[in-house]
Formats: sequence, C-alpha cells, structure tokens
Amino acid sequence: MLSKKTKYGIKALTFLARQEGNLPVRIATISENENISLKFLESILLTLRKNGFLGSKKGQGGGYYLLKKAEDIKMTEVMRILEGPIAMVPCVSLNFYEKCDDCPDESKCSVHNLMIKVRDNTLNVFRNTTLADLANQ
Amino acid sequence: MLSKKTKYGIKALTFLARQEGNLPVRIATISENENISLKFLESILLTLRKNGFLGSKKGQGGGYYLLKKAEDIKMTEVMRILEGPIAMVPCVSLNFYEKCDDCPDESKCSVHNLMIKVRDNTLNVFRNTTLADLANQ
DNA sequence: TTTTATCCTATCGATTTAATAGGGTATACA
DNA sequence: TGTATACCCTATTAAATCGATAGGATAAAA
Repeated sequence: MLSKKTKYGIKALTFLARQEGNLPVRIATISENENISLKFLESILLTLRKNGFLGSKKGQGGGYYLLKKAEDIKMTEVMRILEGPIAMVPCVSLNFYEKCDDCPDESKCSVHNLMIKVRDNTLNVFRNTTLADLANQ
Repeated sequence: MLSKKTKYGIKALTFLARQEGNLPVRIATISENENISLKFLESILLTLRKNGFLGSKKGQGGGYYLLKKAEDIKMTEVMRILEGPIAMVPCVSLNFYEKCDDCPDESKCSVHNLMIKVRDNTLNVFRNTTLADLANQ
C-alpha cells in the first residue's frame, strides 16, 4: 500500500511541474488545489527540499519550486525518499537490503524469487518514468 | 511491504507443493521446517483452507494438503486472499476498488496513472506464476 | 477412552501512519 | 524599522494495523 505521504508528495511535485515559469508556489496553494492537509503537506515538502528536489523562498511571493527539470526527476528517486524500499521484502531490496531471520537460503526461498521478479518489473516502471511524464497527462 | 502473513502463507504452500504424494502435513512440521510461529501459521492455514486452497484432516496422520494441483494455483489468487489488493492504491485496484476522497478526476491524477502501470506489471508476474513454478526451484 | 491435531475466537503489545500543535526564523515591503 | 507573510522545525497524539499468543472446542484415529 502506498502511503499518503508518498501519494501527496507525488501530487505536489506534479503540481509544481505543471506551473508556468517555475515560480515559487505557496504550500497553501498546493494544499487547497490538491486537497491535502496543510500541515502534513508542509512536512512532506520539507523532506523533498532536504533531499534536493525542491528549493524554497520565505516571505511574500515565497513558496516552493523545482530545483531540477521535471524530465530529470526519476520516479525511483522520489519513491525511495518518500516511500522507502521499492521491493516488497527487504531481502530483495537493492537500496535497503536486510536478511530474513527465518530463511536459511535465499536462493531456494520461493518468496524471495517471486519478489525479485516483482521488484524488477516495478523498478522498470519507476526508472522509465519521470516527473515530466506525470505532468504531461 | 509484504505482510508476514502472506510471506508465511506462500512458504507453507510451497512446502506442501514439494511433498511427495500430497499426504497431509502437520502444522507443526511446516512451522519447524520454515521457522514460522506455530499459532500464527495455524491461522494462516485456516484462511487458506476456508478459501479452497487446502484440505485438512484431524487426528493422527492428519494435517493439511493441497486441494488443487500446484500448476493450477496462480499467485494472483494467493496474493488476493492473503495480502488483499495487488494495487498500491485502491483507486487502481481491480478487485478492491475505492475512490479517493481527494482526487476529483482520476484520469488526470499523476499517482493514479503511475500506479496503473505498476499494477499491470505486478499483475503480469502474479498471473504468470503458479505454485508449481515456485516449488520447482 | 485417550491421544492427536485441527478449529475458532478473543486479546495484546508494538509499531506505524496520518495528522495536529505551536512556536521559531527569514524575507519582502511599506 | 516594523509588520505581515510564509517557510522551518520538533514534539505529540489518535487510530489503525500487524504479528503473535492464549486457551479451549471439536473431530478423528488407535
């Protein structure tokens, strides 16, 4: 299940990507347009800023804006920052690997092998989708 | 994230599929071999029985056994019973659809469109993998 | 009738999630 | 220089979910 954090984060990024001229947009504006709790959104945008996706300006005329071109923002990056692992089990995760307590031999584990296939397919989608793809539809 | 319930359920099914002759296997045997909490496994096997995957026999020589051939058990069915929706968001789920409160227009929602792609790919894996595939590796 | 093994419901502790509260800090502008 | 604006940051909380456990009921075999 995708967390609301990730869902709202992607929606906010898309909203910013659809702006003309990449001018700063207030949290409140995004919150109202996308029906997202303002304070919750605030913390999400903060995370995205700290991870280099967004820039911010304070005071009148301030807000958030994209730091990179939408074409250069891959969904893999966004997912890993907001959602964490892309894999469904830690033992097949590329970036968040963890061994299972049970499972003495990963190569013979049916769950492991099945989830590798799922991970590869999901990864393929995220790797080949940029924020620009999402914004242009 | 895959729940332990699903993980253990798939492991148990695989264990049963690997048995010779499809004789009943005690919960305790599966529990010991796969390092799964006995009582937790008990409830999982019960679910699988109530959903037509397993049969059971009580008393000495009893246990659980597959009701269908492993080749005829698709991962889509198993996942939907144990894990629930395959989709990452309810608004793209085929079997557990729910509209989002926010989102006035699904067709324009970036999350919606992205998650349809993920769902289709994941579905493809589960549709084309049977319990027999998992058991034979 | 005793042993074996599944059946079933209820509960519990820990963790995570989504959201909120409340004040701090920097910027713009009059 | 003062005031309004808007982001910054930490802490807390209510609810839900998850993994596991407890404890007895029921059915079959020996």
